[in-house]
Amino acid sequence: MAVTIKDVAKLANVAPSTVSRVIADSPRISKLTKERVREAMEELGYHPNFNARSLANQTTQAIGLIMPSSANKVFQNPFFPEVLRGISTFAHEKDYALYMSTGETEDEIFQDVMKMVQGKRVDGIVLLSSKVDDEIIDYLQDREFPFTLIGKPFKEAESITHVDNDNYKAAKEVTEYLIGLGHDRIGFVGGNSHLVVTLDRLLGYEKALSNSGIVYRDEYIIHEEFLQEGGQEAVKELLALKEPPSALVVADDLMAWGVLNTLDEMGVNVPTDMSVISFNNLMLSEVSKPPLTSVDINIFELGCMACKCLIEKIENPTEHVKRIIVPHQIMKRQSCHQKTLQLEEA
Amino acid sequence: MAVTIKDVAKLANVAPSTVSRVIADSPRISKLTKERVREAMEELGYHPNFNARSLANQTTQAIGLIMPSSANKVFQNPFFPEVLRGISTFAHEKDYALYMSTGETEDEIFQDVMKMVQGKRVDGIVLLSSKVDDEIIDYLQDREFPFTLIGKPFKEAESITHVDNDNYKAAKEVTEYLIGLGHDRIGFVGGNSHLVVTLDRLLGYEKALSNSGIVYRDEYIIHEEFLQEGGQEAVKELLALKEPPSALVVADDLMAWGVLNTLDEMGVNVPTDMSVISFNNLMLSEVSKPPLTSVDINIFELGCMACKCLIEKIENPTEHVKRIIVPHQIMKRQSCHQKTLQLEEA
DNA sequence: TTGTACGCGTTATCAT
DNA sequence: ATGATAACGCGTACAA
Repeated sequence: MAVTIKDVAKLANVAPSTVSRVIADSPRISKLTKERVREAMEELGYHPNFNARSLANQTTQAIGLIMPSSANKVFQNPFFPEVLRGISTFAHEKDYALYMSTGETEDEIFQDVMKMVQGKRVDGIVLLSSKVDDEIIDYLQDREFPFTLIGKPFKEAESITHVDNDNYKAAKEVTEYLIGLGHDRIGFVGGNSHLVVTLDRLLGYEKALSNSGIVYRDEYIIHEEFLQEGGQEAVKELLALKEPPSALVVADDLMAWGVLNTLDEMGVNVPTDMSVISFNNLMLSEVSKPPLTSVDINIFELGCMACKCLIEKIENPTEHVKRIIVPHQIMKRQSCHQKTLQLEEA
Repeated sequence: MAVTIKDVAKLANVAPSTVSRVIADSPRISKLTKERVREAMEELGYHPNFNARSLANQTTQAIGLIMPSSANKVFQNPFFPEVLRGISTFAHEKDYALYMSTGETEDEIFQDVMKMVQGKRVDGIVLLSSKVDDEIIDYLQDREFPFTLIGKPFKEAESITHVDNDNYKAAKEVTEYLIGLGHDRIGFVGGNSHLVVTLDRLLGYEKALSNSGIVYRDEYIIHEEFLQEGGQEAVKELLALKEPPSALVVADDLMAWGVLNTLDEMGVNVPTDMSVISFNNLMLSEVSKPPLTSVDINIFELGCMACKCLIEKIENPTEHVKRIIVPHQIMKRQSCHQKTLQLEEA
C-alpha cells in the first residue's frame, strides 16, 4: 500500500527502528545516518501513519472541541467562530490538529466526548461553554482526562482549569453605568439559564442594584436563547408590564439586536426611551442602529488561552490547575442615554 | 490500560474475534452470544480504540476540512461558520467526525493536507473554496483521494465533484437588474482574484454589459480581500475617477458593508447617488443602513451537499463525478435605486 | 457459529 | 550508535 517506515529503512539500509528514531530526531543517531534516512524519506515521499503512531505511543497531537448543543445553533452566534479562531491560532502554533464534535442533543454530545476520549482520538478537550451540572465535566474529571473550560465551572472551580471573564464584575459595572445615568428600572435579559455565564451576570446585576438600594423585581428578569429571536420575546414581555423598565442589560449582541428591532417596531426609541447595553462587542454592535454600547470580552483571547492551558496540561500532566481571567472593556456607543425626566413624577 | 476487546472477550467467555464481530454486527454470530458480549461491553464501559481500528481496516470515519488561508482571517467572514454548519449537520447524520486544518500560509495548508491524507487521519476531504491553480487539487487527484470542492474548479471541472452556485448567471442577473434601473456606469468590486468565484462573477458581469452594449471599462474593476477593509479601499479608488460609477456590484456583504460606510463618510448617498448590490445575504445585509440588496447563495446547503457528495464517494468509490448547482435568489432590499437623471446631460 | 493467528505501521525495550 | 523484537488494539482469513 502506502510507503511505510520499512520501505524507508530498506532504501536507507538501516533498521526500521532507526528510521523511527530519526523521525523523533533522537540524539543517539549519527548525523550521517540521519541524513541518509531523511534522503530516503524524501525520495519515497514518506509520511508517518498517525494511527499507527497513536496506537504505539498513546498520543494523537489532536485536541477535541466540544460545542454546546448543536453546531447547528451554535454557529448562528458569532461568538463561536471567534473563539474557534483563537483556539485554531494557538493550536496551529503548537502543531496540534483540531477535532470537532457534531452531536446535536445533549446526549449525543456526551457520546461524542466518550468516543473521543475512550476512542483515543484526542489528547485533550476544550469545552466551549460552561453549563450548570455538566455531566461531561464529571466524566472527564473521573478519568483525569486533560481538559479546559471556557467559562466558569458551576462547581469545584478550584479543581478545573478554566478561562473566563469576570462576568460578575462586568455585569455589575454595566448596571452601575446605567444607574449612573439615572435609571432605576433596569431589566435583565439573560441567555439560557443553564449557562453559568448567565447566572454570573445576573448576580453582578443584582449586586449593583442592591448597592444602590434599588429593589430587585422578579418580573424584570427574562431568560431566552442567545439568539436574535430571544431578544424579541423578551421585549414583548417587558413592555407588557405596568411599569416597564427604562434600561436593559442584555446578555449578548445578537439578542440585543433582536431587542432593538422589536423596540423599533413598537415605536420605542433607543436610547431616548430605552437604554440598551449588551455583551460581546461583535461587529453587529457597531452596525446596529443605534450602535450598541457593549462589553468587549475578548473572545479571541478566551479561545487562545483555553487552548494554551490545555496543551500545557497535556504536555505536563503535573501542571497545576489554572484560572485565567481575560479582561473586559465597556465600549460606549450610542444605545445608552441619561434617563429622561418623567414629568408626571415631578 | 484502558478496557480492550480482550477484556470484553474474557468476561463474556468468547474469543476476541467474536467480540469484534459483534461490534460489526456480523450476521454470523448467534443472538445469544451477541447479547452476552454486549452486556460485557456495557459492564466494562468498553469503547473501541479508533486508532487500532483505523490501522486495521484503513478507515477513520472522519473527514478533513480545508480552509483557504488562515483560519485566522477565514473566520472573520460569516460565510465559513455557515458552510461549516451545513457540513457539520450532514456529517453528524452519517456519523462522521470533523477534522480541521489550522495552517495559515498556503504552504502550511498544503502540509496539513498531506498529513491528513498520508497520515491516514481522514477518509476524505472537503475543500472549502476554490482557488486558481490549486496544487492541493492536483495532489488529491493524483492520489485518487476522495474529496469535494465548494466552488467551481478552475480546470478539469468534469473530473472533480463540486458544489457551487451558478455565479456567472447570478452576477449577470444582478448586473442586468442594475442596467434595468437605468445604470450604465457600473463598477465591479470583486474579492481575491485568485478565487474562481471572483472570475466567474466578473464574467457574468461582463456578459450583462456587452449584451446591453455598454462598454467595459478596466478602471471600474477592483479586486480586494473579502473583508470590510477591502470595501473601503475599493470605494476610494472608484470615486477618484473622473467618471465614477453610479452603481456597484460587490462580491460579498462584508465588503459591501465597508463600501457603505466609506460612501457615507464621503457624503455619497445610497441608494440615491449610488446603488449597491452584493452577495451572500448574510445577516449583515438586513442590518446595514440601508439594508443591502444581496444574492442569497444558500451557504448552508453548499456545505451540506459538499459533505453529502463526499461521503457518497467515500462509501462508494465507483461513484461518478457530480456537479451540484445550488440555486440562488436575489433578495431585494433598499440599496438599489433607479438612476437619477443627470440634468447636465439633458 | 466460533476460535486461532497474523497483519496493520509505529514506538519502546532490550540487546549488541 | 544501531538492530531485533515485542507490544499497541483491532479486523479478518483460515481453520475447526
